[in-house]
Amino acid sequence: MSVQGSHGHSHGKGPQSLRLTKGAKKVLEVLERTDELSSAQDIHSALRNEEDSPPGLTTVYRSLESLVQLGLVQSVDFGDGERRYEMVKPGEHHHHLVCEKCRNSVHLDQCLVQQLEESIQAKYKFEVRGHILEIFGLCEQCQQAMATAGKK
Amino acid sequence: MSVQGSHGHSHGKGPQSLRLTKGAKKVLEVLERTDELSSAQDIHSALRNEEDSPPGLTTVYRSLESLVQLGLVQSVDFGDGERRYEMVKPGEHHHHLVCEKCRNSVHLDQCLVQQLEESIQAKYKFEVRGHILEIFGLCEQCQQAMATAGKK
DNA sequence: TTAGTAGTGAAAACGGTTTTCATTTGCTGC
DNA sequence: GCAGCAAATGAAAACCGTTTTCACTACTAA
Ligand SMILES: [Mn+2]
Ligand SMILES: [Mn+2]
Ligand SMILES: [Zn+2]
Ligand SMILES: [Zn+2]
Repeated sequence: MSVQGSHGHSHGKGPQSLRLTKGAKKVLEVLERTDELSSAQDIHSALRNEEDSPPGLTTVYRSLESLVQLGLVQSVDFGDGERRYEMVKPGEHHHHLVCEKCRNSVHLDQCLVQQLEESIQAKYKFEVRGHILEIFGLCEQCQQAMATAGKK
Repeated sequence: MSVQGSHGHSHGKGPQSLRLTKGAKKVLEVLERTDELSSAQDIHSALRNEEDSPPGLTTVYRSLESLVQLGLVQSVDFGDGERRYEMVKPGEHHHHLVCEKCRNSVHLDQCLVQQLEESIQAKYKFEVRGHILEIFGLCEQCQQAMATAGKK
């Protein structure tokens, strides 16, 4: 659970439908065929380039909301104000190593926080329900590139 | 990280001066006297309530930027679109357990990621430079409150 | 004083996201 | 087929934290 609702300021409103609407299916299709993280707008413009009557941006957002609730998609927060999405194994989640230079990211295979939940629960009596964790730095290639060129 | 002297030239754009300007000092004062995380606007309105000529919101943002660069303040991202700030021991940082109900947060005393850096570096050849980590859930009080009342 | 530089703030711009609301779709039972 | 209804949709507007712009003020050095 890469937690936490959308862009803050909206307490109102209830969830979305938890069905795969027509729009949601199209959104899912886009996510199905990329390993990369995609923003809502990425998805929207991908659809505009291939569908004859693509869903509007609003529908993309709504679809993503349901897909996340269904556990088919996770939303990832790099703290840059743009939320990104990707398919996950149903109900699972993972975190990333994000290269600050080339912006590629490694999908970690296990959650580093889950293993800590127990001890957090024990030590702080805190019931963990979700978390944000993303790690930034330089991938191997970029380290080398910067070593040969002048540091940056 | 470019440092800079009292009167420098380096401009470029982005970063701010790394001096404690008048405005930055006021911002720091506000942060000094609370354990809570404060948003830029929190700080701004605190200053408006006590200063006769308080710094503008723009200056608050700029001050926070320098204070963060100086390592005196950390910015914390809960993924809700509003960045929060708090004083830290110079150069250090920490993470939080954030109660989703009462919104209070526990300041963790050690960083869970730093201890993993070495193994990440070894396994992925990834040079860790930073990370986001915040944990959400229910604090002890809120767990009890919800146990007595109807679940939520 | 006189430059030149750094700091400031009001207002406007920005940009991702959410709301609004009128319209369209997809059903249900006739 | 045809009402009648609820869910889904999308264009446009609103939202809101943050950043940019730009004119102005306060310092500082000579
Ligand atoms: Mn991933
Ligand atoms: Mn803290
Ligand atoms: Zn995790
Ligand atoms: Zn840390």
